[in-house]
Amino acid sequence: MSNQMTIYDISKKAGVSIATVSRVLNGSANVKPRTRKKVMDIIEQYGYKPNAFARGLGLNSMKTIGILCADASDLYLAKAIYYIEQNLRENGYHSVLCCTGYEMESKKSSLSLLMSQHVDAVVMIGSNFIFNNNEDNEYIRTAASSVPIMLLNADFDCSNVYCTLCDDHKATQDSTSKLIESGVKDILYLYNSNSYSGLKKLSGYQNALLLHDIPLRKELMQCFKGHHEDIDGVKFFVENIADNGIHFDGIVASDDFLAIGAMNFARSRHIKVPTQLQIIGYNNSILSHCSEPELSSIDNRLQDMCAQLVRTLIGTLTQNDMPQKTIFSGELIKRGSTSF
Amino acid sequence: MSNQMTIYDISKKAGVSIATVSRVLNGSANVKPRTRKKVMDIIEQYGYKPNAFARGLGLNSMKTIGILCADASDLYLAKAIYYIEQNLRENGYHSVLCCTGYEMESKKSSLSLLMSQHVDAVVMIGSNFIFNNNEDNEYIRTAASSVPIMLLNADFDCSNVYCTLCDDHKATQDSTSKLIESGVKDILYLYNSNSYSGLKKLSGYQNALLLHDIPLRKELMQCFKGHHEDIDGVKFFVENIADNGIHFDGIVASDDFLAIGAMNFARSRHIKVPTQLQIIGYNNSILSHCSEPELSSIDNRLQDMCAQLVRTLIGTLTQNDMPQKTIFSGELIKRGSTSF
DNA sequence: ATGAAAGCGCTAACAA
DNA sequence: TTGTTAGCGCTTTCAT
Repeated sequence: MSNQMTIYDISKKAGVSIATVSRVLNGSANVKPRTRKKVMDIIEQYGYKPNAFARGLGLNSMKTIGILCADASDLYLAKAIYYIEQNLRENGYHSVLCCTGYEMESKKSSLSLLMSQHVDAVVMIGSNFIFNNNEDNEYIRTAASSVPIMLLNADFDCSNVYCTLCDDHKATQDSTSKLIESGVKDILYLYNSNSYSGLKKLSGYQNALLLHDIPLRKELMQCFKGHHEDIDGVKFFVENIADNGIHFDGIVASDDFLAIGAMNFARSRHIKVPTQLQIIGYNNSILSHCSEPELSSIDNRLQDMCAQLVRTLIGTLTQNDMPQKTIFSGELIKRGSTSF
Repeated sequence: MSNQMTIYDISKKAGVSIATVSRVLNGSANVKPRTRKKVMDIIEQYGYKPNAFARGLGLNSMKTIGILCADASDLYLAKAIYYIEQNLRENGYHSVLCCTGYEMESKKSSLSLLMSQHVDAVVMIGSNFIFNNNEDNEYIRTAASSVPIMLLNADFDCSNVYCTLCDDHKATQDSTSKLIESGVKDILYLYNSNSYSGLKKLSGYQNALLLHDIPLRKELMQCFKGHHEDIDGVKFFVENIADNGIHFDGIVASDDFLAIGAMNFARSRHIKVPTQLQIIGYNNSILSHCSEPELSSIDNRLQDMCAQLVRTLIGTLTQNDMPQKTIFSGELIKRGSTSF
């Protein structure tokens, strides 16, 4: 019953007009304290809650943010969702989640679905929402013309689009360099995505080699195309590389699950980590704790990024001018799989 | 601009009334095909999208389901969210996600937050939303009086509350029994939660022992109180148990991360798995693939449960009578950490 | 400081 | 088959 109360009921019980009730509801200054108290008392007594739809209609907002991500069950993306939702809720916003999968059409239709729900803004988690063919990114520009778009881990120039990212290029380059300087010569680079940040990591690896006068070798840059949970598949993949006579004494991976797969390869071949083979993962996820030795992994400060992203979002929503790009630097968390 | 169009604009351009536009929008049968086409053309031409708020106001629904879970970054919960959101979207529903954390007050306030958003139903993921003190569950009964509540992995008797769960008791009992029958005598049970399903698993373990005339020993039932990512903490925890002179040659864990921690304990102590120590995890998560040997783990059919949950939900929302309880049986996925 | 009343864009009952 | 119109519950001018 408390649920069904309207502003009219409250106004009647309180002996005021609906406008006055609305005012106390919205914290308007123009209400006599006595009146305010009277109304508040009735509201509490009956547990009245304003109807969110009607309010949405009037204000054209239900304080709701759309969150787009390819796959909420991915370790990294799941964390991002968690942090972002939390920060949003602390700021009084709800989160509508939409998992798009990895296909382009599905991403586009998911975004327009969210737009038709009149979300106040959209957060896109992961660089795979930006396509290499720039025409394919029109769907973002279109959406950005009506609400702010926040990108996590992606870089995209467009007004009303705000990017929060980690300098994956530099982080990968620095870590690879350290590996080289510790005496490793043949570094296998394992990756699984050609997204923006995927390419950035790759070029970081390449740059490190070039800086140390080590020629790039195609056979040392291998792309695993399986599912992000198929650790066993990664193990076979690496075994296969080794069986093709390709030698490596160091591995840099663009994701922890690749690194763990490599770790299992090493164990099955009785290759000692880190003495005979050093391995570096990416994301500093729970996976980096489950191997023995534990995995050195690049942390890209996800929690900080998410907090900053929401801060920027709230800023733009409240009319402040906000920087369009915020860049964090990642850092290598050293554990037992490296020896420097 | 296409965004700002209203049903009035469309009706004018099409030379019909708003009612007719509304009818074609909602697929009413009572529209002459010619008229329908005329209206559709205008709608497409201008890219008109009905205002979700106004529609919500009229229908008292925005086709939105609230999803409550303690922590979206938990491996298991993240998967559940993923599956449920997907199934909901396929049925034309949006998902509002709310991560509550593990405190009671926060759970209660999160639920009322969702209710005030007028969600059409609420999905609660995880048995930790049911409290042992039954009075504390009043918040669910209250909510259930206005919308259907769907519980995943929890058991709660209340009208308009629907439960989809796995028989964790039986699954744990069966797996423990197999372990016993393979010759293991001292089985350590590792758990980390006293939630409904946590207790069910524990009693499954206990039952298996009793069935085999093995006395229960308190020191063999150990509750780890750390964070669900603290695999290292688990390792120390188990080391500590062993150092206290407690002998065990088998471990059943209520979650894979506990089992992996135990696995790392074994490696650090040079205890051979599975010859000297057999280990069984729970959830069949990605963690069960990252150890060497791989972890045997109980699969509780999350994907099936989520699909069924949504099916039931859609059923209740469309006025069909639906069963209040659906129970799946889990099964042990055998891998290298057991030898039967 | 307060009230009256005009929307907001849509649905659905009722008329035609 | 189509149109008219009365809500849905709230916000927000505009008077008072």
